[in-house]
Amino acid sequence: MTTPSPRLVEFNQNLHAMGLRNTPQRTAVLEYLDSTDTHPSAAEVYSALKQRYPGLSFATVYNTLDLLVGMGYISVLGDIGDNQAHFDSNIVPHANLVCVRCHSITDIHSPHLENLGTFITQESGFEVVNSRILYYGLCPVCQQKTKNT
Amino acid sequence: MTTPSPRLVEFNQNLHAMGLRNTPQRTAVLEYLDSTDTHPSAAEVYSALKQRYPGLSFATVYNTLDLLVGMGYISVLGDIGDNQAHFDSNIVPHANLVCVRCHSITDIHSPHLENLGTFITQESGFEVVNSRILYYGLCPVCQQKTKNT
DNA sequence: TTTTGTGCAAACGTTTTGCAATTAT
DNA sequence: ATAATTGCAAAACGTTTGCACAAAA
Repeated sequence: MTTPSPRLVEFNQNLHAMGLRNTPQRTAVLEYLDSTDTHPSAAEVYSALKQRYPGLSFATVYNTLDLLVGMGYISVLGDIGDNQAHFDSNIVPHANLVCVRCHSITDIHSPHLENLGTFITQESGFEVVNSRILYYGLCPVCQQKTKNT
Repeated sequence: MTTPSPRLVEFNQNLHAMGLRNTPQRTAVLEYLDSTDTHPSAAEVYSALKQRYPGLSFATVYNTLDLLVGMGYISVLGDIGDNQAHFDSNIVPHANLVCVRCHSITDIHSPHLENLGTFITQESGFEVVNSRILYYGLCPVCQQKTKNT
C-alpha cells in the first residue's frame, strides 16, 4: 500500500477532531478527486469508485461530496452544460475554462485573480468565502474540429 | 401603455431578422428580467408573469430563457445553492456576489475583470464566449444576523 | 394559409431522503 | 456497546419533451 498524502492525513485528523468518522468511502472520494484534474461529477466519482467499492451508493457519494465541500477540501463548479454539478479539488483560487462543446474543464491561474479578489473584498461589504470563476468557450481541440466542419 | 425600451425594440427587430416571431410571452420575459436586479430563476420568472399571463407555461418560460441566452440578451448564473438556475439580464461582464445564507445576488463591476478576461484569452488558447464570475459569502445584512446569533 | 409558438401533462435525470443494516470507535 | 455511516429504494425536484391547439405573419 502507498503512503497517504499529507492532505489525506490531515483530512482524517480533521474528521476525528470534528467527531466524525474516517471511513474508506470518504477517503476514497477525496483520494479520487485529488488524483484527477478532470473535475468529475458525482456520477463520475461514483463510476470511478464503484469498481473498487462494489457496494458504494450514490447517497454516500453525495454525502461525502457535501462533507468535503463543507470542510473546504473541494469546491463546486456547478453545472457546466451537461446537467451535472462538477467538483474541483483545486481549492487555490483559479479560473476554470469550460469547453461548451466537449465539456472539458481546464484550470488556469492568473495574477489578476488576486487583484480581483482583493477588490471584491474591499468594495463589496461581503465576507467572501469562496469563488467560482468560469469562462465558457471553445477549447483548442474543439476549435480545430469546428474549422473542419 | 408605456414606450418599449430600446432593448425591447431591438429584440423584436432581431426576432424578425431571424425569422422568429414576436410573442407577448417573449417580450414579457425579457421585460421582466430587465425590470429587476434580483437575478430570478425560471420559477421566479414564471410566478412573476403568471399573474398577468394566466395561461403561461413553464415550457414557454424555459424556451424563452434559452432563446434569450442564445441571442445574448441574458446570461445564466447557474445554481447558486438553491438548486435552481438563475438568470442575469446584465450582460456587461461583472462579478456576482452570492450570499450563501439569503441567496441574494449583487452585481459588482471591477476594472480587474477586464485584465483577467484579456489574460485568459491570451494565455489559454480558448475562444472565450462567455464568463460567469461568482463570489460566495455573507452579504452585509446576513453578517449582522450572524453576529446576533 | 402556413408555419411558428404555446400550453399541457407526462417524462427525464440528477439529487435527496428515510430507514434498516453495517461499521468505526 | 453505541452512535455515526452506509446502502438501498423510493421520492422529490428542476427541467425537458411530445403533441394538439392557438396565434403570428
